[in-house]
Amino acid sequence: MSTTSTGTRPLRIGELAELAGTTPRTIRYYEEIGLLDGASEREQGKHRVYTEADVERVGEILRLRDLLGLSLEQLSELLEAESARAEIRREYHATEDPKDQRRLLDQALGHLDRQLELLAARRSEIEQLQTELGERRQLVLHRLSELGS
Amino acid sequence: MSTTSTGTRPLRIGELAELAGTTPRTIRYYEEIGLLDGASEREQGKHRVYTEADVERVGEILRLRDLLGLSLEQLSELLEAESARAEIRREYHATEDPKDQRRLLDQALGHLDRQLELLAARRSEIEQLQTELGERRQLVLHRLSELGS
DNA sequence: TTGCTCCTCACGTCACGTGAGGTGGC
DNA sequence: TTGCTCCTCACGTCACGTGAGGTGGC
Repeated sequence: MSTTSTGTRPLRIGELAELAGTTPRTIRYYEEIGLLDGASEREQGKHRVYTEADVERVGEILRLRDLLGLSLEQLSELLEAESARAEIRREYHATEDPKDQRRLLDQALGHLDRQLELLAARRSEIEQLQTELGERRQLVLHRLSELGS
Repeated sequence: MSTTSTGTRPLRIGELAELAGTTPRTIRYYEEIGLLDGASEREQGKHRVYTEADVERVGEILRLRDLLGLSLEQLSELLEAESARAEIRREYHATEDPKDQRRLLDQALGHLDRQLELLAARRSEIEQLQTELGERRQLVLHRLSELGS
């Protein structure tokens, strides 16, 4: 049980990469261009250390990259505001000021809606191509049936 | 009417690019790596000439590139057999040998099914992410409603 | 202590973008 | 004939891949 469980044990770059479905090089590159926070306060030459939250973060970046066809700069803009929000949330969550809470929730809603919009557009492109190829398939099947058995 | 109609008039690279939704550079690059037939028997330095069929071909390449996330080499393999088939079809279409016709139709069916499979996989990934983000959206809406108006 | 994974350069690659300088065709 | 689009190098860029040589930590 303890062999497969990741628990809350800190992760090294190779483990993060494997869990998220990519390579160490990609993780380092994302850190280099600022998409990922450079594993904080690390001394030159020392190993990078990550958490489960980073697995989620990287996983989301990869999914959006693959499914939305955005450049990493566009993706960065999309996620930047969102992670800023996550930080603010940690600060303000305890303060219980309903005005702040409402503002944060509204922002979250906006980000989710933007991503959902992009996904819907992508999906409709795919569906269009599916119908097109499906029609061609029907035609081929029809011609085959005309040839008899 | 004759100003907007492309009719069957030959196209130059800029027109092909615009109609297909890309750039001349991309067209030249695809020719360079063999994805597109080098506009045949062109003398060094002379302009490339295309037809409406090329608009379809390039359009399909671009759609598959954007929607399937394949490398151009993988895409090339996917399309190579298909265009070989198209050529064979032109040769054999008149011969009316039902054995050949059945073979060609079977091949066409195979290619279409492979593409449809890839599209279905992509679509289900997108749908998964849509549900995930949709659930988060619901949660945010719920929290907003708890804050009252 | 050994062996694995990690580290930092740094060059290579894929899929084009972007000029530079010159020629083709309505 | 003028002006636009085209031509061919060829270097630049983005998102990493791939060693080379060396150090960190269970």
